[in-house]
Amino acid sequence: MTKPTVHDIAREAGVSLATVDRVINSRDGVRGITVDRVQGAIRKLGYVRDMSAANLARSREYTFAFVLPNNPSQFVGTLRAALRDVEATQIADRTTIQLIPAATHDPHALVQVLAAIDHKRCDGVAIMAPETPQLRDQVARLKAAGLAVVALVSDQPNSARDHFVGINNTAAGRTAGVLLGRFLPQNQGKVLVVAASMLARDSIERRGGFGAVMSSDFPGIRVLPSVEAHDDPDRMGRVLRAAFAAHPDIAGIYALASGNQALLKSLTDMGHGNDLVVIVHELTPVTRTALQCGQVAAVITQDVGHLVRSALRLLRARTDGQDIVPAQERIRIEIMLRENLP
Amino acid sequence: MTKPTVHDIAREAGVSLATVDRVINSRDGVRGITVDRVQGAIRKLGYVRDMSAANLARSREYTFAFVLPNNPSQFVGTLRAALRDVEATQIADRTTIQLIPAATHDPHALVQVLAAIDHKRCDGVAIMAPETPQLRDQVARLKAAGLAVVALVSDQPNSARDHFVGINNTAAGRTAGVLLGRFLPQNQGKVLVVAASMLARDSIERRGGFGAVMSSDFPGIRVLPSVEAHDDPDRMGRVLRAAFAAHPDIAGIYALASGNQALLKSLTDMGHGNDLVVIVHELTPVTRTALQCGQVAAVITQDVGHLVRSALRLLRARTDGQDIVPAQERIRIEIMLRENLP
DNA sequence: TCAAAAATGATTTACGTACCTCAAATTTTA
DNA sequence: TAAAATTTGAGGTACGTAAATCATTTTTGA
Repeated sequence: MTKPTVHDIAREAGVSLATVDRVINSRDGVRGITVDRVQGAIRKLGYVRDMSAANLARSREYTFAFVLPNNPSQFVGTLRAALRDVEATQIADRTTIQLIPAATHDPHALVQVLAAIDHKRCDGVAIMAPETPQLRDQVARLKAAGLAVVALVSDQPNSARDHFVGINNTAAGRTAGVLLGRFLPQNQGKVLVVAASMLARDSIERRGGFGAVMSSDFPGIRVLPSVEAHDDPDRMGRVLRAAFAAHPDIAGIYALASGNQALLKSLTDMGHGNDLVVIVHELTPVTRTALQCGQVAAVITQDVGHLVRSALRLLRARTDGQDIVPAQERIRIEIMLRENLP
Repeated sequence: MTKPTVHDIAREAGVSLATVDRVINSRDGVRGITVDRVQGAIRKLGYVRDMSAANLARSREYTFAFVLPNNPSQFVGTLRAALRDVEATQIADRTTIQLIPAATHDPHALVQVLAAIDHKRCDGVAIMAPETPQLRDQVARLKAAGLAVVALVSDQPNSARDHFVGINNTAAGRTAGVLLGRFLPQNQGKVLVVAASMLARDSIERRGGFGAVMSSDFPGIRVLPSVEAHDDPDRMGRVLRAAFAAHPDIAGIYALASGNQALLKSLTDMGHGNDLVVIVHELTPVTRTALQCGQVAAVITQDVGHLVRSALRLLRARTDGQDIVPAQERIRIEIMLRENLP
């Protein structure tokens, strides 16, 4: 009744342990007829390879680098925390994680950081950065050097990256749109879209999804031209004041990406407490507090734990040449209200 | 640069391998001062035990039973599917899962099923069933026999169960309430609450949270007395027709638990397409379709994959006498709209 | 201070798989 | 049919830890 081992397979198939090993690890030097016999025994006994024992015997060590923005964004902070957490889990078994902060908005600096990665020691890289021609070329070089590469949070679809790990940002924008539209009294009013910068692909896609839903489902809502603050708190205050001066009747705000701290502080300073319907992205200490006190109506977020675990699984599968379960790697778009905060 | 092993710890601490083993596995027969020295070496070298090697050496096998309702509920179906999926994962490494269908609504039958579990062979049980005095006593007997016991989906707080794996159902009811309230035009109208039966603890708690939010945040909404269908499709049609006859102006529906298929079919039959704001629980093929076609506005759900993985982690930790990371075991209340369907 | 008790060391086997070497058997080719 | 090539067998070591035995050292108590 105990689980069958390679020994059982060998006995059942009437071959030696070495031959079973050759078949299981698809080494050559085995006749087709013998391969069939062994695989028949494997099926008959319901053998499943003990992966922990296999990895132990292989004593394979993985090293992956995570290149994250070096700015003080709280979202990146939660990502870093998730990476630290996962190091204690069995997910990160036999893998070491290198956390590399980089000026991801500066293509030149980013390329330098990526070029400095030791191809001998590192098996793969996860990159969270906006797509640029320079990055695209560098990703191609990393791939050529045999590294696995995944894009994190923001996709680089035109690069040679192996996978994208993150949410469908168009759908996330649509989700924000539906919520904002339905939360606005009478489903109408003016809505301001606030962006850190419209360069990153995720912001563009969110804006697209949001706009599409607004124009198709909410004719009574007027989406004002997006304002950008470039992660500058002072600038955030100025553009907001200008927007409210031009449109005192703004009823809702959709913040596309980071910079929520400055946004929320400016709103408070301007005397806007809970009279606006505000929807932001990414659950962080700041947005959580704002959600709890009612200043923010909803937070669209992604589980950073899932992000890093999925990235690790994909990087490992790629370096081992194994295939993946796509359904397992789909990151969910989560909607957080005050009532369902974890 | 390679990861430290027990040998490195022994050398660093100037003790033998046996002593390191005694400290790591907290066996007795080691002086306090020596324990400190070994633990100092562990900290200094940053040693983390290789759990796969440890489990391999221990050759420990876990057997856990999952007792689930035997009714044809789609939610239970997704749970079963999640259990099958997890068997292929490293989460279920060295553990065999016994799936036991039972008439969980019949205390007598349920107790018989639980009593039939072989205490020698089984290390723990996950139970999804309403709380009854009979079940409470049987849980106590299981605990006395040394089994780990967790309550799944619906809690049994007055029993001796070790943990509850599932969402905070009061919070889930609150979440449903806020969404329904904000989605209703002008935040007002009549709302019908539909339950399979008000016996299960999860239904009661959801109803409580829902009602609390309604009375505190939405004075314009009138919550009609709950109707029960007891998982009977015909009865569902009858109670719905009666409710709509008495209140033709019902604007929203909140379905507390299972029986969504009958509910949605009855609504369609009565000519109610997308004119109502309908909020239901648990993402299943039926509710997914209803969400996609707009018949349902939102689905409050929990990730069944997380449920079973958490249950397995908790059962294993309990049988090993290890402690857990409570934050990791908190199941999230997920809000699904058409736009963020996975 | 000596015997008893407690602590520690040294060593071994085991877990299930990977991977290596070398010899032997079998098949294929000339 | 002999030589060459291929396939298979047998056996070993290794991975990092658990767990056991037994010998030896250190500590404790009277």
